Amino acid sequence: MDLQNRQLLLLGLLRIQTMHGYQLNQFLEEHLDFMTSLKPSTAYYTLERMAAEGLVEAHAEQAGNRPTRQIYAITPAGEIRYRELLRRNLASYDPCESADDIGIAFLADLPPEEARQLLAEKRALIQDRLDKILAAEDRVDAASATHLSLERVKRQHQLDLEWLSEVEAWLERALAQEAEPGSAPEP
Amino acid sequence: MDLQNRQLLLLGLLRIQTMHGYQLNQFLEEHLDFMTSLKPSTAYYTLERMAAEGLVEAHAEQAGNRPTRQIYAITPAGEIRYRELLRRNLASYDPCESADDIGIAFLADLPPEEARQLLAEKRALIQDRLDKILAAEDRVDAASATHLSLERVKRQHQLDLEWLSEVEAWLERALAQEAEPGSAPEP
DNA sequence: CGATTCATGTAACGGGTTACATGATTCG
DNA sequence: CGAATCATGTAACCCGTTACATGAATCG
Repeated sequence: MDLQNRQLLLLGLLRIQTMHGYQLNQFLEEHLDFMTSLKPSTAYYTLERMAAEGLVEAHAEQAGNRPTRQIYAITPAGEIRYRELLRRNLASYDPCESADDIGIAFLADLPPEEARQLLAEKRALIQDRLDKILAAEDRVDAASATHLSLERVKRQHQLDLEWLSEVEAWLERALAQEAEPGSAPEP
Repeated sequence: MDLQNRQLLLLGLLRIQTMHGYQLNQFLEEHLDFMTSLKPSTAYYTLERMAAEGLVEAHAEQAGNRPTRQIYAITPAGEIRYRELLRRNLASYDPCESADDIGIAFLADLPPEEARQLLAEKRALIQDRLDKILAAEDRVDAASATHLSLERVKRQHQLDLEWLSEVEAWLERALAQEAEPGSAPEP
């Protein structure tokens, strides 16, 4: 995720409610883990940057004897920036290329039996994530826009599983053809 | 795309045929444009690195009065590395998060009418890419593993289009509700 | 003749991740 | 009491992209 979308995300969350960095990171990990991989350090850094740009305002707060924390609030300039970033995001399309494509393109370079086992591992990983997404789905208001995003991610995983089945079918055919000479062709 | 997958990709191509950098870049742009966004400079750099590691061997060649070019060939060490990388790739899953999800999650923050227009732009971009992918599909041997990768990318785009339709439907509902007070809820 | 293609690089930049540091606090 | 949580940062590092440079060759 690039700087712009990190800013969009953080501004969007701060628009709902002022928060401190830790709180934001918690929220990200709890509710948006499957949509973004924004790391705590990066979030803190982005918040500082935005504070320097005047997009957010920080004010220190002490709760009991806990470490001082910076409460961030979006500024009017931040609101404007937020709109800009949101418009840009909605009007664009990021193709989001998968590393999986590269491996599969060279699938014929491994013995089919070995390939099958490796793909089984991949399948398990996808299934695992999908299960977590399905669980998360229950915790999101079905009428909210966030639900739409989650829905996309869910379908993405379902698609990958379906597609993987076809890859496996392709492998089966390759395995069957192994009996007779003449192996699978290349790019 | 990270270093490992770049290496996997380049090694896989060099395994088929020895090539010079420019030739590789041409091939990438012509045949694998939709699957990877490996830039020329990065490809050259990766090749040098792999040469230093002994994964590939370069030897200079002069064709006519053209600039000298480095022909790269995969080495036995490279073959071993290739297998490793391929295994790792096949057994793993990279979730490939989309920036689109972030924007959509905040969809309710824009006037529905404006959002609709922006999403129309997004749709056009996806459709455009899909058309190019469909055209590219005809040029790929349907029995090859590369075809499987392309198939995934194609479905990815189709999914995004379908999903976008649902987002639009959601917007229509929001627009309809605009008449009566009570706006769309937030994450 | 001017523009594009061939073919390779380099230098600089910003960007993001990892790993680590800190220090108090609450929980088991 | 030791471990995890709260809360924030920093420093180092690699990494990838952009932009630019070069210089001959061919195409229109």
